[in-house]
Amino acid sequence: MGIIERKEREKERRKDEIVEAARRVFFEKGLVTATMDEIAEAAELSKATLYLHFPSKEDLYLAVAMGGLRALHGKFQEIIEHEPSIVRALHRMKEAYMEFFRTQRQYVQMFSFLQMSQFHKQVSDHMRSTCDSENDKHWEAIIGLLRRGVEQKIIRDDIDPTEMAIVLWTNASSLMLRADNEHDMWKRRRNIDLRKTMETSFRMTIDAILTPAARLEYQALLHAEHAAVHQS
Amino acid sequence: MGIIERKEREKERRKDEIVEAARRVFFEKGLVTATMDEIAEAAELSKATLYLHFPSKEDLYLAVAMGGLRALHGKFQEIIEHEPSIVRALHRMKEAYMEFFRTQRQYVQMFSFLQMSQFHKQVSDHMRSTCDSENDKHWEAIIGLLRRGVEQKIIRDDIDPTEMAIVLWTNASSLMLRADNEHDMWKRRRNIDLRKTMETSFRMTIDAILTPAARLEYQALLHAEHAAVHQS
Amino acid sequence: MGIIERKEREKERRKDEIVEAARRVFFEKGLVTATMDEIAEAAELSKATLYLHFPSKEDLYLAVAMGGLRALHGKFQEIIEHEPSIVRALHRMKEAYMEFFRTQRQYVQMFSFLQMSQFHKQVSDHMRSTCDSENDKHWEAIIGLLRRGVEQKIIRDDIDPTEMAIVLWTNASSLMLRADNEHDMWKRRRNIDLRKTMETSFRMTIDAILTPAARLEYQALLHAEHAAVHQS
Amino acid sequence: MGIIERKEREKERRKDEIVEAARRVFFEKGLVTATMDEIAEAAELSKATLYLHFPSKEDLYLAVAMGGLRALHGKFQEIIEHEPSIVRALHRMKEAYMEFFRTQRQYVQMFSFLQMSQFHKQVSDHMRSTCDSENDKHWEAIIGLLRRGVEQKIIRDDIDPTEMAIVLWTNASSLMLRADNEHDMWKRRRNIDLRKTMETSFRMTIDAILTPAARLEYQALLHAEHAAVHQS
DNA sequence: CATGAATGAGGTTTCATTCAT
DNA sequence: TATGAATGAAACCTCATTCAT
Repeated sequence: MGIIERKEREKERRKDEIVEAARRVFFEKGLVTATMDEIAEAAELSKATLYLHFPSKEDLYLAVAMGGLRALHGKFQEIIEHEPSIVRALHRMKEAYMEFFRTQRQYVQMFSFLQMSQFHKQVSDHMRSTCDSENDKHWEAIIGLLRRGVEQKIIRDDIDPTEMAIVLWTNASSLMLRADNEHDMWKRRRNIDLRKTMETSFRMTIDAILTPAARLEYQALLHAEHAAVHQS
Repeated sequence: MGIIERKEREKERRKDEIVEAARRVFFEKGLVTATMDEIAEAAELSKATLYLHFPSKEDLYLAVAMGGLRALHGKFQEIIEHEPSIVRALHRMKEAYMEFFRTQRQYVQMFSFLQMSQFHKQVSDHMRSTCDSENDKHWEAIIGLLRRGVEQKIIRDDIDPTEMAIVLWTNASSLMLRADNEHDMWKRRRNIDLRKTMETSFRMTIDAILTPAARLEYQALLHAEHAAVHQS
Repeated sequence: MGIIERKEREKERRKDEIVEAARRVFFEKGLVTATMDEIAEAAELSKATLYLHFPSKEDLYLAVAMGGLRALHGKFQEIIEHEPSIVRALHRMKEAYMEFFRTQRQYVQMFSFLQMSQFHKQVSDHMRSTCDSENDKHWEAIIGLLRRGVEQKIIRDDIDPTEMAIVLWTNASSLMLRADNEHDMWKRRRNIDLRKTMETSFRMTIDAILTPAARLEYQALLHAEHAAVHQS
Repeated sequence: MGIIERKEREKERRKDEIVEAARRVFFEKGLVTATMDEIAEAAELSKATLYLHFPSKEDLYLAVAMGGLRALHGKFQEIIEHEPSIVRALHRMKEAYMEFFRTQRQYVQMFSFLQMSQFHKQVSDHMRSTCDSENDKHWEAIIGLLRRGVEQKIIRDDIDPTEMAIVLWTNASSLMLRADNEHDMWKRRRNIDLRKTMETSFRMTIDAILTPAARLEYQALLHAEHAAVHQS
């Protein structure tokens, strides 16, 4: 009995090793340019072994992306569960996302691939459904937070929380993607720091969904933080 | 001399024919799935001939995308030039973008590819710079509009107009992309109509950049329009 | 000591089980198309276990073929040993071969593989020599029969009995192979029943090796049998 | 118009070059052991180019075999058309086949593959039908010859000429195959020269299909030839 | 210019065979 | 002995791109 479990665990570990090797290659080369040969070499395995665990390059890509997604969602989850203040929770989620962008920005590119329908068609049903349920959990958490916010009169009640969640997440993600791709270009051409623009965008969107009272709380929070940063 | 010009014109026509054929194929299949063979067949030319006019598949894809971009920008330009009211201009631009989405939504996918740095690396310098300057004109127009808005106290002055433009355009485009890809999924799973969410997002973003006074004007406009629609 | 013997017997039994499973798969799919996975599944064993007992797919194939060969040779042996009349023996051997073809025709394909030198190169020395000695016994028996026939003036004496044996067996086997492969084609295209052609071929070859006197005996035998068949 | 024809011819030439390269490789290694890479290298072409002209390794193999078949059939055709004496024609065909065996024996292996139904399943419809019609011509020629022989009372009339043709060709081919594979073995073990056995088999089969009168003519022919050989 | 043919590259797939446990 | 996993090899297949005419 224990043997079967151990085997199971080892299989998982092997899969994780492959995903980790694939991550390195995909981060460096992107989906199209990366080859299964490169990934096999990075994993120190044969190409056939990769196909033993993942039915296609796209599936493997999705598995890598899901790793990033889970990491990010994990942080969100933690904040949502432990931060009693909705305003603070939103703020900390922004911080977490920014931190994620700073340290693992390549995932952002990957996330943007995930929603392309073109891409989804090439992925196995199993992976797609795994991915879908993961996403679902994520949306549920954010929507839940916003619903609580509405109840607490923190979030405006004239917009459907689900729609709000979509707008919130879409706005944030898309600006990150742009920041990842065009940061240098905007700096060079118009002296714009997209990192700062991301903050601006966040603030605008959060402002837009808060009730007037909560907006004051949010501004106070930003102010306090700003002061704290400048003190250190 | 006239002969050279005629040749030039014919060459342009041939390029346009190729782009039009490529558009049909890319619309149906997407960048990765579409093949040069299919495009050649659609254009009733040989594959090699495509390469006489475009150095790579990506270049051709970009050429198609640029066609859509120019069409959309043309409409924006016209509104910006002829609509004296900033608020009305923003509103009409939203309408134009929504109309564009309704009729040529496949371009939205393409636009999202354009900003991927992975993609840009595979494109010829010439095409890239053409694309960049086209984009530049576009940004200039929007930023110009917002600057005028700041001067007229229509647009809030505490956010850099360039940043605002980026946020505005990025938010709008990203929701369109999501609507293109996930419309059915959201309808099915949570009974969300992403078309409506797009409107919500627009309204939220525009609200967020207007001064309080202008916001009233905007709401009046929406109200009037709403009434007009329900009358007909 | 008894334990070792039991082990030995069990090992043999296991080998036989594998050969039987392999037989089913090879009969259905042929050497090239059949896979070790399929055989392993049919044997309810892992692929690796097959390799504990047989060093290669070809060896296993040969083991299966040898089973058929032994069965057929056994019948021949029995006839040769117990049938005093050479003419009757030849006739009964033909009958036995035809019966074998009717009930286990798939072996005929396998036999034809055996003689391909390409094939032999891929087989273990041990298996090859087992196979060779089996074959040797077979040839020895037929040649012995023919030699006896020569002594009894049943078989013509101007052709070497060994050559005769080769011709006899080769002709018979090759027509069977053709019948196995092309039966339907000949029926369809030229309304030829290769089963009947096999009989024709046998008769021609036997006719060709008998002395004139024996030929009459053979014809009488055929005639008697023909009458018996038509009576029933 | 001439251009199209020239292109056509060049395409044929290229195909022939590939077939010739493949022939060398298949002769050396056999169907299973030979790889498309080796053939590509031998042809000094890329593997992809091979697949441009032949849809599979099996098709290419068949094309090679067909080359040999056509060569052999050509010689038969020539004899059948120009040799007025049926007996002489049969004899010269045997000589031609023996000569073919001496100089291009590897084809014999290939021919034996052709009739395996296993093999045929892996071949394109086009190639299969080309092959079938080639074979048909061949059978038609031999059957025609035998029919003429029956009319001229050279060939016995109590066996269907088609069946006779099958027996004749099958016997001859199968002994050649055995000679190709087992020549050394028989020489070593029983001091049998299969080359001579082939002659024996031919003589037996031809004897078996001739009328008594023709058989005398045939023996005279063999005798004359034997004398001629021993004189030189 | 236009094109048919060629090609290098790499993804996908399948397998016989081997290895570590 | 038995096995799950790994693997090297190669067929198969598709394409973007290039070349020779």
